Amino acid sequence: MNKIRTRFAPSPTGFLHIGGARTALFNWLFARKHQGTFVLRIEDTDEVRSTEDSVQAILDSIRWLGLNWDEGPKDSRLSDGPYKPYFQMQRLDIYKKFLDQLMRDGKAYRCYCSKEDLDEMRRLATLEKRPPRYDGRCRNLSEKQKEDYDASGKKYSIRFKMPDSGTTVVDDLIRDKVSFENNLLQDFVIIKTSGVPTYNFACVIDDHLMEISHVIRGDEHLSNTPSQLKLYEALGWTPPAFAHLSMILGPDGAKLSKRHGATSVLEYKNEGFIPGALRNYLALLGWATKNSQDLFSYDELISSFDIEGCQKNPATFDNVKLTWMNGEYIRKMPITELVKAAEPFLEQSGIKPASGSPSLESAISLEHQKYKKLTEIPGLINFFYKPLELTSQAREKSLSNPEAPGILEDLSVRLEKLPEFKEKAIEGAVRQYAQEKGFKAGQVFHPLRAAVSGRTDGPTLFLMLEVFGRDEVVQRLKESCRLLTAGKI
RNA sequence: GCCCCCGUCGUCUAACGGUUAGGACGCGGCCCUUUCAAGGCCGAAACACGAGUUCGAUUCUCGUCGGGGGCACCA
Repeated sequence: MNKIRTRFAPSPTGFLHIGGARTALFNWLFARKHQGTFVLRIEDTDEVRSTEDSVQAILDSIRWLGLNWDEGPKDSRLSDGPYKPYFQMQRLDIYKKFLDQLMRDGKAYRCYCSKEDLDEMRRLATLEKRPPRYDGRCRNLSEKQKEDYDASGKKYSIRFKMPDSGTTVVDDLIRDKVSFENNLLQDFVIIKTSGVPTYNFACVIDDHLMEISHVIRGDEHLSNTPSQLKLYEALGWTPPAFAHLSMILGPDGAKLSKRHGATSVLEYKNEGFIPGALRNYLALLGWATKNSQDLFSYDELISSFDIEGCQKNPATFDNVKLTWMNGEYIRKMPITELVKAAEPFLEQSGIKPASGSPSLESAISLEHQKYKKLTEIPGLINFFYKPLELTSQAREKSLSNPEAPGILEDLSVRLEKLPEFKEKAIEGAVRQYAQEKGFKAGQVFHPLRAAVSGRTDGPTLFLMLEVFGRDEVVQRLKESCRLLTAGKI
């Protein structure tokens, strides 16, 4: 059996977006599943729009998602392990070689048409309701004409000679056989006047040279495939297997784009999503198992993935489900890992435990089951790390009872004297107090929570008090009590 | 305009001629509970439409409608 080799080939003209990430993920999963090789190739042949920032953003995104690639140009292995990706602009001499071959075989030709010529051609075609397609006027220029053009310094591009008749069938792993009429295909440009190859040309050469066995890519490339197939044929190569993934749509059914909110992978990182959760969710966009499983462990996802489960119809991106899934992942994280993941977000909101204040670990673990995104953590634990501040809800709902000051006063005395300041002991003391005074549990619990945390919601009460520590609890009870009796609340 | 793809709950999807059309998110209810969550149970919610083929169509064929993609010296 031939070795499975896949690739992700983004063009560095912007950030890595959700659709690209999904394509990368599927290629990565397929390679991993079959113990194959996953290649990263930067298609930077758009000299105008490619940027170094985009390259960096794409690499950062892919690394963050954990989609490590296995190979790079010779001697490109960095000292710390990973390879550099392939860059097409560093392979121009390679493309040149195959261009020469096509020219020699008479399968490609120089085209001296200017941009204006082509625009005019398109304009007329549209006007006459013909397909806007290059008419092949430079196909059979005489040597004399070429010499004249060259002498006048006219620039040329190189076009590939497309057969005029017949059909080309794309045998797609997801869509089965899709056929295209050759006469609708055009003599497409393979080398721009700048001498740089176009996508369709460089892509074919690289996929062949890199021995890519499966080209898994977005649906938008399906219509490029017949042209590429003709190139494989002209070069005498066997094409790889193709699998065209359905698109990812926004909530309104249009192609997912910026106006639908976050589309860049790095934005999701900044919004507090976990790489594993995003991988898991993305995998479900256009792929499913026979039993519609939706939560997968790292290994499970790899072993379950297959092309057969890939969907033909487009999928709508659902932030709500992603968020739920992220919560699932957070809940499964060991607490130390969670604290580490939350660090950048805590730092951002200025949470830094002082000596004597609860550890981040104990504070965060109190509501481990509540976080759906890492960004929510600071807001849910910050009351441990800042001076007491009563929300209006706390004031109106939990502390408005005229009995409240007395209760808080009594509790501060009792808790101060409590031999062991642990969850169970605290609960015992508080319940006992309520019973002695003839209060219902809630009548005591609610003011207690509000007086100490300042809020009406929050972690389980007595564990929260334990985490706060006796001194802080007593002090806060007294403070609240003072505020209440002074009528400041 | 031309070419191509697609069409199951609101969303992601299972089903591969015969099912009470299943699961998940979300939504509603109940339970648990000191709050908010989490968890458990229950519920509402879909085969785009029309012709065929067939004893029988969500499933196969054709058409209609609807959505998407492509038609660059961008990838």
